[in-house]
Amino acid sequence: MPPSTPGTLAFIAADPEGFASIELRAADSGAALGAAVNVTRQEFCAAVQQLELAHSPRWVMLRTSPWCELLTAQNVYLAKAHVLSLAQRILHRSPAAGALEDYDLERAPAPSSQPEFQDALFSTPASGESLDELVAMYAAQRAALPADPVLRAKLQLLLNAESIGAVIASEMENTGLAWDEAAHRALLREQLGPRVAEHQRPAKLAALAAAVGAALNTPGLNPDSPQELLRALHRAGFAVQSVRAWELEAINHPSVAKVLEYKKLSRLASTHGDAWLDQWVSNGRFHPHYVLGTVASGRWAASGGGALQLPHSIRQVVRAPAGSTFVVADGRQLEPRILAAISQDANLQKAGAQDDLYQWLIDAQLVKDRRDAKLGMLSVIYGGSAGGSAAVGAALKKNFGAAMNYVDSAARAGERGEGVHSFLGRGCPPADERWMQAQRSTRDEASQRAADAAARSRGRFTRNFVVQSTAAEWALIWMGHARHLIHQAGYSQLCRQVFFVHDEIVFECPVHLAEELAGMIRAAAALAGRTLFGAHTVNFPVSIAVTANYAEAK
DNA sequence: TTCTTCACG
DNA sequence: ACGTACGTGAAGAAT
Repeated sequence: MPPSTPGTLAFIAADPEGFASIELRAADSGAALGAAVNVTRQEFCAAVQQLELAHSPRWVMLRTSPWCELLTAQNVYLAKAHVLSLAQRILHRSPAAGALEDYDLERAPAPSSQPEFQDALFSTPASGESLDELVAMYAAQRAALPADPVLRAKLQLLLNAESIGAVIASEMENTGLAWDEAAHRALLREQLGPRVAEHQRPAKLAALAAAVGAALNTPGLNPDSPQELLRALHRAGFAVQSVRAWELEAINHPSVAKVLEYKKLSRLASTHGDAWLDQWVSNGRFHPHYVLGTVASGRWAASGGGALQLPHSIRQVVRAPAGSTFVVADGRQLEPRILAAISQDANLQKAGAQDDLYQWLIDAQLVKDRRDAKLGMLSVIYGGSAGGSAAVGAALKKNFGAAMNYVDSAARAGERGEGVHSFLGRGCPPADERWMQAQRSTRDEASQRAADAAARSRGRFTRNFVVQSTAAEWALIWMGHARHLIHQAGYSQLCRQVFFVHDEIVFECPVHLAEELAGMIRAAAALAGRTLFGAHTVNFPVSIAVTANYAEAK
């Protein structure tokens, strides 16, 4: 990500008469640099392109839509952005930021991303998106930034990273993820049988349902009904608490195996069946919709198509077109490294200097194997103490005292109803009214217990928040740096980011550029660590797989 | 509308 | 000393 220098701002607002109004302003004084330019939809991309080349301004917009999808389609690259709606949410919740007038973002409903509605949309001028309103909102946001130079720089970095993240999300939505629809249909035919009408059971699934009914002596059983299935299992002599797969897996019996087989196939049919393909895959590409600014920790969500829960079993149909390949990169052991950086725990930082943090824990004889290393770290970061993870966690707690104190004090703050924040200053949501009420009503033992449980629950949330939210910031900055390096190398059109899941990025590029791209991704990861934590940060290695088939990564 | 289950990190 | 694994979205059943 380029450093934020006082330069030029370019506001993009809706023009009620035509399409868009663009106005340049000086970033330091806020003074307008010439009159606003009104452009038609046809002129828009060329106008933005020309200003980008001449000034490389920070593009200020209420939200990326509808601007970025048009720009992406025309391959117009924006280096810097400030997305007001996202900045508003961050500033509103950040403990470092000053008071900010509540701006009613619902006044200007988000334009539909459905292409068929866009023409209708563009003929109706959007309200609440005038240049004046955007300029005022931007000024208010600047005024809300803290005076302290360190806090200010951090929050500014977060706003820039979040904004460029939104641009990347828009680019990914437009590009889509290469999806072999024919292979997917073939897989459905093989496992489910011929296609049937929606909400009907395909032949092989129906046969399996009947087999489950027969095995449990309950003809006509609907295995999709947890109640029916649980009763049938009990009658057949299986003393299970629920019908959850992990509980059934403990039982070694052919009847139960049939149930598990049904569950697996039923899931494929309902979540990634023919209807899913019809709705989400077009022209060989899966186009999910990424949602920023809703998850408290700053992680992204996706609505539609369940993009962030893509099962490993279906990834075999994610295939790069001929001549292209995927470069799949993920931040190795990201959360423990983040914890080492934010807690300044010397011992954990020593572990974090290694490319394989878990191996270091094994070599130091703190844990016996990788599974325990991972389990122990999760226990520390999530606040777990149940079962086996407690013992493993205890070994780590002894050796990483400063890291433990860091997450423990975050947990204590949460239990007291206080807020915590990420490294860059993203604040966690305040304790809600019901929670506060529960803390006060402790007259009898039962309500006291309930209040304590709620407090501990919130403590686990804030304990995790400080790590997860900072990890999300690292990932955002990693992506931003990668995009910038790719652009600098002149590969923006050739190497495209096509997928993102929390700590993993998938790029698609021509086969001959894969190694070079991998180098840029590694460099971006190292830069992200330094951007966040300075020159003496822990190591942030990434593991990279080059493959034309997503299922073969990892 | 809420609950249960299961997919992902 | 004690106690609790964190965060999401989607589908279908249950209410």
